[in-house]
Amino acid sequence: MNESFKALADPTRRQIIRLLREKDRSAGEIADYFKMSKPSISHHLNALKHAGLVQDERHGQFIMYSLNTTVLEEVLGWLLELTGTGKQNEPEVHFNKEAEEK
Amino acid sequence: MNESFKALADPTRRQIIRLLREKDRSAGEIADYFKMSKPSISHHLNALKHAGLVQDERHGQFIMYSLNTTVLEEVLGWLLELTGTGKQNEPEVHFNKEAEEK
DNA sequence: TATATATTTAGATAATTATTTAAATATCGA
DNA sequence: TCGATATTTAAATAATTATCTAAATATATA
Repeated sequence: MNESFKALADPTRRQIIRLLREKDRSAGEIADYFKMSKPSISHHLNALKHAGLVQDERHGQFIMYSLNTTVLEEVLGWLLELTGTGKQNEPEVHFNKEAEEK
Repeated sequence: MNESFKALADPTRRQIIRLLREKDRSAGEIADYFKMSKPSISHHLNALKHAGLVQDERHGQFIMYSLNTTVLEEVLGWLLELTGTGKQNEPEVHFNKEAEEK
């Protein structure tokens, strides 16, 4: 969850996500949309993959990336819980100084 | 928008948001929930404020913080656009190498 | 098999962000 | 007005992240 939020915190990575929403694309095809070097894009793709936001699969020479909307929906869920209709003063948040977010 | 995502990328700041969802709280009250120093919490509160996610208002000695759900809903909107039902291959994303995210 | 293409990994550096202690500012209440 | 409380700002440092070039790996194809 923390990884997802961190991955979404970068504008390049958010643009990559939008590109992948349209269709699956190879690493090089993605890189062509940016002025950044290919290794940098590779690094961003890795961050997205590590967060579970995208998946990759080799097809011959190419490595195709695709979006994993499941994780995006988890993030969405977290936000909905906050803005969420109704439950305005309902579910108490309980954590102590040691507590970590799941 | 970028500021919002960056603000949400930190677990301490997300916990602060959850605390403020319950009710408005003073800076000190918020700081008591964490083992971090007060200046650090002040810094995080500033990041949230800068992103427009929270507002502050002085009440005598205390400075009360409250949640601004409007900005959270904008973030929510961004995510909904991606996971969004229906419009699967509809709105083309068009940006060039110079383009900045609004 | 040698060469070209696609992509990642390594290593270095620059930039950003988080954190702390100490000091400054503001308000309250005796 | 003075001392206590609440909070922020400043300055320094540590930790993390982003970026680049060069090198390594994997696959395709002539």
